[in-house]
Amino acid sequence: MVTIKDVAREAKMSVATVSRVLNGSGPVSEETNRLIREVVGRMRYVPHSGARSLITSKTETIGVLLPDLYGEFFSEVIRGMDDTAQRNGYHLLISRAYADRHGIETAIRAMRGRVDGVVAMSPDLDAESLLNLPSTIPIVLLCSVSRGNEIDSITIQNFRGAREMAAHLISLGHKRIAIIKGSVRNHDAAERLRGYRMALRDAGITPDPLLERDGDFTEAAGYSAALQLLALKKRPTAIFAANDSMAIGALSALRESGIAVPEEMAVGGFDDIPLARYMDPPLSSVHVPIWELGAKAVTLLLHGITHKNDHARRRERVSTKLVIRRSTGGEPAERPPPQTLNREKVSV
Amino acid sequence: MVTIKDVAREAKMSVATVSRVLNGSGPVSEETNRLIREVVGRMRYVPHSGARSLITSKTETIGVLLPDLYGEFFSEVIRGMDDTAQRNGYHLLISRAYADRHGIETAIRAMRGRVDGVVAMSPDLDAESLLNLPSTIPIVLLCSVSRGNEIDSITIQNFRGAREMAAHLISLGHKRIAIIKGSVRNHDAAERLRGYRMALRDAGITPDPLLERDGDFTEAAGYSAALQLLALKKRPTAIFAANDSMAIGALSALRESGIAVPEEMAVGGFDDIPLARYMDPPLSSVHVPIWELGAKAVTLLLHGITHKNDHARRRERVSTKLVIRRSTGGEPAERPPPQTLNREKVSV
DNA sequence: CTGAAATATGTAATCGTTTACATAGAGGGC
DNA sequence: GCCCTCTATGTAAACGATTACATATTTCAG
Repeated sequence: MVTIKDVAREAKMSVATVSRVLNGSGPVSEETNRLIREVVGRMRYVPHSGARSLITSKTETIGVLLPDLYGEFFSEVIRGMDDTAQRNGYHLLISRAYADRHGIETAIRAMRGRVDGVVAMSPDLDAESLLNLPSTIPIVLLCSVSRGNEIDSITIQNFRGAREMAAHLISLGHKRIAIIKGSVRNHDAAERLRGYRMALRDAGITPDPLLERDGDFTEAAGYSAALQLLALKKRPTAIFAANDSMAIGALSALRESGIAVPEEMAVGGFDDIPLARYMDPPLSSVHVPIWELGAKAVTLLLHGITHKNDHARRRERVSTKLVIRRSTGGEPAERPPPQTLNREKVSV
Repeated sequence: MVTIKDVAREAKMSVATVSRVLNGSGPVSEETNRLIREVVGRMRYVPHSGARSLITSKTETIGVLLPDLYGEFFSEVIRGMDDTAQRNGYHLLISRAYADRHGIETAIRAMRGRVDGVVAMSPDLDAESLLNLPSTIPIVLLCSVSRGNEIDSITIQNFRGAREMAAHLISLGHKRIAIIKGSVRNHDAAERLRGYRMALRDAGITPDPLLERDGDFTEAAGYSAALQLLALKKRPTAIFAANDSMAIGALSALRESGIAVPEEMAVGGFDDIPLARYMDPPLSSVHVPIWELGAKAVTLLLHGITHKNDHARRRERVSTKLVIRRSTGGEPAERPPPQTLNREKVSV
């Protein structure tokens, strides 16, 4: 591999001069500039970023710690991060880790010397214990908050979104509204449940434990939870699934059971994944701006990096938006439009 | 930040000894071993991997270059890579890049000194020109091949899978079978088209250009292509979409047009994303083992890294499997089972 | 014409590790 | 008692860049 020394030797200059040309630091004559660039091009020299970051103590890389994530959420949040990172000259070092405290700590150690900061997604509820991480590098928590204010965080407006969806169902006249919950110990899931309950109370309805079914965010969970709800003596008239995947599973179960949606059972989801509008019937959902979630996390982190982690901590929140389609019987705001999305999708 | 020197000073030993304890290289007395580990723990010392990789010239990181990818494919291929990488003590440096030659070259340079090898996904057809990359580090091409044998590659059995799906439709008695094509210049798309045509020829059917509609792998494209097909004077009786997203868009269009699936129109997809079985009717598709795709790419790359890029090049291929569900009218092999998938999905 | 300032370049220390080589003491075979 | 081998440790040279400081040359005000 050709190093800066090789270039210097070939150009009959010192390494310092070569470095100055390449970084535009310090003064260089026009002639030297040309000469060195020519040699660099000819020899195909590329600076060794590892060596560079050792002396500058900047890696221009940000670490991303994620739990096991599936589908659209994963790809979109990473897209948001990568777009923002690249725009600022940063790379992404991605690692999946157990969402618990130990897993995250281990992963963060393993990243020492490789990254300038870390975005950690740890929806697990005891992410709170992260607050006393022995870390001097900036950290941003995604989809969870830490007790105290020691760590920057960015979350989804789960509470508000869920409350709106439940309120929407109530406004359509539903009294018995079931919820298919998300994973236990998951922060988003807990907040969505809270929003659902709050909406019921707002309307003077007492939450019925029988109508709160367990789920784990998978289609299969939505499918079986819906069957259980149908088996109840006093069936609900509406189902709010804590995410779209479960809502889709539920739709499938209702279809097989010959239940008409939304006439006999209204169904609402959360996330508004692209597929939601292509369901039968098109699925009402709570839109989550996932790209922004990733983008903001990186922006927040870069801020921390710039200020050497010596900045006022922030807690941001991306806002959700209720999207009404046919599955709740609301007025369809949109139909699958033949609009040409400009996503050049590759395979999938 | 505490360095190895600090540890050495505190333990009243030389840095060499500390290094030896930490790496288990060279002999150390049991007593020294204990002492140093105690100090390391107490001072919370973590080796600086940047510095380490400078001298060892191993970064234990592999670079991943991806085009804009969406949904399940993206998350699953990365999961396959990360699982395999972690099992071998490697990290993933992920970057999205334009799929063309220039974009990939730039991205690869930017990774010099950060990674030991690169997995590049470049489904764009002129990935072929990559073959003379000025690179000395190992590279594995994902979902594309380079002319000549200079680069390892791993691809999907697109041709075989598409041919099987088309043959399946033919076996059900269909004569006029349309295809909704994938993105132009996309390698997977081209191969799937080739497989479709081959199956028709095998059955003595002449491919009809009118039945080959453009698409770009999005739901919206599938939706509008289906509408166009319905508007033909001589409608097809079956549609083969080059991926599931387009098949789902097509299903949606057919539903709105009051066309019964599969009675009036059979529909088949490609990829077999998890949602396929939850569609109405459940979607027949060609299953692609995406996780394996990522896993094998990394395995291949690690092989190249171990052998310092001085190994026989390989072209591997992951095999597809036809999955028949109701949308083609075939015998449903499975129904949405309440099986508890052990994917702890987080939010989505 | 002189000396200060500006410009262009080189020298060498430094970042935090690993590791080849050197050193020193202990053990043991003869 | 000698020499060889082991074991345990230290010294210092890398790795490939950046950069403070030194030096040499040019420019130019007074």
